[in-house]
Amino acid sequence: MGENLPDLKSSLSSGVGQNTSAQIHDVLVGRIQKGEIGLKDRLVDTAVAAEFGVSRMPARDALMRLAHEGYLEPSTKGFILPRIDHQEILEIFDLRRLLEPRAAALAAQGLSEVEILLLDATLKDARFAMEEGDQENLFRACEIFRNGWVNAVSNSSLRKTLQRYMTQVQAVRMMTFADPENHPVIVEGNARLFEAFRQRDAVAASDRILRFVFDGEAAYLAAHEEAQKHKTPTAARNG
Amino acid sequence: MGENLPDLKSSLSSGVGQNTSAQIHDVLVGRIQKGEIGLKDRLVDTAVAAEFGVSRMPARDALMRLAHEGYLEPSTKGFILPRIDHQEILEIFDLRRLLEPRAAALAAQGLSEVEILLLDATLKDARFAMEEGDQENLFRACEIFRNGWVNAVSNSSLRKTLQRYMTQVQAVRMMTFADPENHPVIVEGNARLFEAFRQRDAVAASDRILRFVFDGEAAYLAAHEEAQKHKTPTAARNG
DNA sequence: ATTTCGAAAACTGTATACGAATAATCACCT
DNA sequence: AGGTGATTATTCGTATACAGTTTTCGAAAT
Repeated sequence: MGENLPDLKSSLSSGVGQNTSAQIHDVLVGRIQKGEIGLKDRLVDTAVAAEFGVSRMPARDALMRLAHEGYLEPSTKGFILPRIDHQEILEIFDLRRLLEPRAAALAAQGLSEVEILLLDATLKDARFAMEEGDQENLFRACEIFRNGWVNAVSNSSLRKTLQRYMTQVQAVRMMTFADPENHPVIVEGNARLFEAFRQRDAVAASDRILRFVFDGEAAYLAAHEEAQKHKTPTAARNG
Repeated sequence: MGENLPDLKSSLSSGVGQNTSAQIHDVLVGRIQKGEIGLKDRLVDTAVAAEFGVSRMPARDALMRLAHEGYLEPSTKGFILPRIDHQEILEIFDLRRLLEPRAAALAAQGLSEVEILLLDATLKDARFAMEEGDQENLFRACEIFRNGWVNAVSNSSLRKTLQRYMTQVQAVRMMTFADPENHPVIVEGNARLFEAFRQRDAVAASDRILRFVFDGEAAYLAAHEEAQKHKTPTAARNG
């Protein structure tokens, strides 16, 4: 059939069995997580509907659902990415310190053998991407690694909570990934976490993810400091 | 105009300034929380729309939003109350133990003087309702109390996370509230928590909410055991 | 009496349309 | 030239309509 259409139905063709709203929702989630939606973009139901070749209603449903899930924020004119400020990022690190140690402990007990092998492979991908200086693939590999163990968390409520602010985590990660100096810290942190998973050591997994979150916060703060230093001269003129 | 209509617009007249979807949503939340929706009831958008005298769309929006918030569950025929899985309830108690101690600590530091006074008044309401045997008002007072301190949690990400599974918490609460024997435990638990808030004692608040969650879990497990005991004989004939 | 097949009813998802509210633009006045 | 008011355009909420799907009820046949 018409696989050569721009991306009207082709984007939706992947989600067979779902209704249009859900398919649009999933496509938009993917775009948000991939960073394809700019901070200035305004998602309007009519525009989304036109892009996917459907009426306003499915687009509207998808956007409202995304807003309710925290992926988007309703504004007076269309939906926009929720504003993540410095304070909120620190709050999320706080939340991660509360949740992720337990989550990693559960994952250490819940990961199947094949999942362990997949994590191992993903970790090798990450290491390879780092050595190649391939930042995008490193980012992707880390994302897959994280999704891999989070999906093995047996407490589904906890798992869903982790997944919910994953997008904010991604945003912060993008900042820290920008500095290649952080890459070894990230890869080694994941490697140590993986070792704990492989040995089924829930305690070690708990400790190491906590350490990993602290390291991530330190890296973020350093990046933030650096960004502030560069921004201050231009921002100084405005009282 | 037609203020004498059955309860089409009269139910909605309370929520001035909101759109119809939000008003219907709020009314239905109230009904669910009051237990006016039976486990066998199926909420269909056309019926809801007819009752409120509006078209399907606002009703549909409200129902979908309720479903997404966890108040309802979509089924093949209308929306129904979500069946609360025993496993999931235990998971949520786990999550609460992770999050609420920190949240209570932050609330102890963040509550304003007037908010403290409001909590005090609410606690008195709860105590009065308990003495009167007024289960509905006791339930409401406890809900207001909890909302009161949760709203004072300075970490907004943590606060939103707590609010997100508040509905499941409510469902479990409804089970434990059903046994009047639990009422003193609940009220005293809140009172101890309030004392910590009033004294700005973050450590005590942390400890007491943790104790409170454990007590709640114990009460739930007892109620669950009791329910199972009664259900087993009738279920025995099948399978 | 039970089962099976079919028709009618109900429900969901989507399309289209219309009115109201709000933001943006432009013209006009000072 | 800058501010102010009016007009236009965009967007949202809601209404109505239609098609596809599922369910339920009833009738007929075994």
